[in-house]
Amino acid sequence: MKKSFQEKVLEIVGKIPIGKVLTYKKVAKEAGNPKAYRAVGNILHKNHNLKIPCHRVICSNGEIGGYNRGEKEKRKLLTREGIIIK
DNA sequence: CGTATGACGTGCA
DNA sequence: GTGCACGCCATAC
Repeated sequence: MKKSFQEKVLEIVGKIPIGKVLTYKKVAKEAGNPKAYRAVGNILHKNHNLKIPCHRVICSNGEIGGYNRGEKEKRKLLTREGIIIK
């Protein structure tokens, strides 16, 4: 059974260690399609699985991007892990 | 199958 | 540095 792009993305994001952040493009590349960063954001947006540290996924320009619980919460979580966002 | 959407990225003015 | 437009892919309907 082939894992859907979503499964790959969720697995990759779920493997992100603390203190480390990946960009949507990087995750998409790891998932198999470096150009699917659009789908990555779409998947994470639809994904309501709190078990996935999706807050460790940020834009390539250093922006937070977004978060289901609010961008403020995401920035707080990242800062709490030692990752300073703009 | 075609259209619409989305937490992006890049290029250009 | 900022703002706008286009392209890109996967998913949902």
